[in-house]
Amino acid sequence: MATTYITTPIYYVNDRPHIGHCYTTLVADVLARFHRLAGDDVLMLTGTDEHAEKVIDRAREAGVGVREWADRNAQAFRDAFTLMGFSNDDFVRTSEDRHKTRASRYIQQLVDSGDIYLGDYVGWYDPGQEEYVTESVAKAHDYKSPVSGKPLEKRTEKNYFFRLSAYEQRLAEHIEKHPTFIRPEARRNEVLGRLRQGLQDVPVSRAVRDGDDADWGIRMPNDPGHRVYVWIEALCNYLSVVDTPERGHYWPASIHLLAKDILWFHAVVWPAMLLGMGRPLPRCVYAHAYFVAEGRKMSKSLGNFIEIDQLRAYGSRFSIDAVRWYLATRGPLGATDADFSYANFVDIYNAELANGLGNCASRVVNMVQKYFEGVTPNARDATVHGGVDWPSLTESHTRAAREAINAVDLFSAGHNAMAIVTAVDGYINTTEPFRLAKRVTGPDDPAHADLALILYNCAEALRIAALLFLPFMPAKSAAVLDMIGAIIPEPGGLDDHTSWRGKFGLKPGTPMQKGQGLFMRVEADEPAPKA
RNA sequence: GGCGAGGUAGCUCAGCUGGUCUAGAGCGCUGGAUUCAUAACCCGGAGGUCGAGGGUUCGAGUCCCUCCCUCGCCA
Repeated sequence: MATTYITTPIYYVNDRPHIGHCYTTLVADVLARFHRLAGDDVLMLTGTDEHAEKVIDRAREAGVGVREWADRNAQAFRDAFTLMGFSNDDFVRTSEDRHKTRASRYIQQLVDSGDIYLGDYVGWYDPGQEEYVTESVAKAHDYKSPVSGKPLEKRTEKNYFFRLSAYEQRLAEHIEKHPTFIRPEARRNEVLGRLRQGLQDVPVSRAVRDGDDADWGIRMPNDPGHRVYVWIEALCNYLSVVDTPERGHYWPASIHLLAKDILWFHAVVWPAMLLGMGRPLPRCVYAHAYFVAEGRKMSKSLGNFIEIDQLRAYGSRFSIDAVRWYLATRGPLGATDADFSYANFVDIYNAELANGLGNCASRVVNMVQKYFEGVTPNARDATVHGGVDWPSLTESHTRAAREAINAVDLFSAGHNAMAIVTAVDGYINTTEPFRLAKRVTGPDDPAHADLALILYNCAEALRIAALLFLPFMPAKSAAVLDMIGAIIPEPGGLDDHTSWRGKFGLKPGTPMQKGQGLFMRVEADEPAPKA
C-alpha cells in the first residue's frame, strides 16, 4: 500500500483564520481525500504554531494566561477547518508535549553533531518591538523602525546558530537532481538562484526575556537562558508528529504544502536540518501563490482580508462545497496570484455547478422518474452507443484525474470529472431520450430498450463523475450518488467504483430520488453574501 | 541593484524542444435548434497586428537582442 503524508504549515496562532489558511489546507484535503479513495495509507497533518513571543504578549494584553489564549485561538482554526470540511487526520499544536520533547531532541542532536553552535549575532534591533529586523528591511526603512520610525540599534548578542552554510553544496545537488523537489518550477529557480549566492549560518535561538512564562516555548538543551527560535522549532512538527513507532513509516513526507512566503524555510533550512539529522528529505515542497481579493492584494492596512466569516457566508448561501470547488479549481497553485472575486465566483458557480453538474443530475433523474417510475432501468450492456464509448471515456477521464492529482493540478483533476458531465449532456442531446419516450408503444418496443440504455448510461456516467468530484465536494458528490442510488465508496474504492458497470455499477431496480436542486442558479445581480 | 515569473480574444488562461497556429479553450456576448432539465442543455458566429522595436530563419506567439509594463524573492 502506498503511503502518502501530506502537511500544511502550522498556522500562527495569533492569526484569525482566513482564506489563505483555508486554501492551503483545502489543497491538502483534496489531495488527501483523493489518495485515500485510491487506497493509499494517508496522513494529513495541519495545526498551529504557538510559541512566538507575541503570543505571550497578546495573551497578556487580553488579560488571560498564554495557554488559555492559545487554546482559544487554536480552537478557532479547528472550527474553521471543520466548517470547510477538512479531513485532516491530526492537528498538532507546538505547545503539545509530543512536539516539544521530540523537537528539543532534534535540536540536541544538531548541537551534538556541531551543526548548532554558540556565536555572536549582530543585527538591527527595534527596541519598541523588541525584535530584530533583517538587514534588507532595516535598509529599506533607512535604519529606522518600520513600526515606530525610531532609530534601530545595532546590537550584538550571544546566539546559537545553525550551520546552514555547510549544506549549500548538498542542497543544491539535491534540488538539481530532483526536479520536482521544489514546485512550482519558478520557485525552484528562485531557490537555486539564491543558493548560488551562498548560504550563511542562521540564528536559531535568542535570550529569554525576563518574566516570560517558563513553560512557553522550547529552551536550548543545556542552556535554558536561550529559547529556540519559534520558526526553527515549528518546522520540526512535520517530523515530530510521525516520529513514533506507529507512524514512523510516514516519513519522509510526500508533500509539504505552503504559501510562497515561507518557501525559504521549507526548501532550504528545513532540508538542511534534516540532512544534519541524517533523515531523508521530503519528496516535494510545494509553494503556491496568494489569493488576492477583488483584484487587490489583501493586507491588514486595507482591511480586506477574506476571513473565515466571509467564507462561511458564501457557504451558507452557495454551500461550502461550492466554495471548495471555486477555491480548489481557481486557486493560485502556480507561481502567480489568483483573484477571489464575487463576480468570478458567480460565473463559475453558475456555469459549472448549477448549469453543469446540478442541471445534468436533475435532467437525468427527472427522466428516470418520468419514464421508469423513478427506478434505475434495466439496460442491455452496449459499450458504444450514441457515438460515445462510455467505458473508455470514463476510464480515460478517471486516469487523467488521477494523474492530475499526482501532479498537484487540481484544475485539471476537477475538470476531468466535469468533462464526463459535459459528455452526458451532449449524449442526451444526440440521443434525445425525451423524444424516444413519446414513440415508445410498450415494454416490448425496441425503443423502450433504447430508452432504458440511454438513461442507464447517463446515470452510470454521472456516478463515476460524482466519484471524481468527491475529494472536491464531499457532501454534494455524496448527494449525487444518493440521488441515483449509488453507493458511497470506502477508502480504497476508487478502482472498483469507477469501473463502468462493474461491481459497484448502478443496479437496475434501485430507486432514484430527485431531492432538492443540488446547486441552484444565481442571478448575476444578486449582491455578494455578507459576513 | 541581483535573481525569478509573466505580458496571447471583453474576462481567466492553454499554446513543450520554431512549420496541421491561415492563432486555441472556458466564461461572457450573439444567432439557431430543442424541451428531459435549474430561462438550463446542444450546434453555429463575432471578437486578438500573440507588450513594443529590431534580428536569425525558407518559415517565429514559439529562438536572439534592446526597451516598456506587472508581479515575486533577496535569509
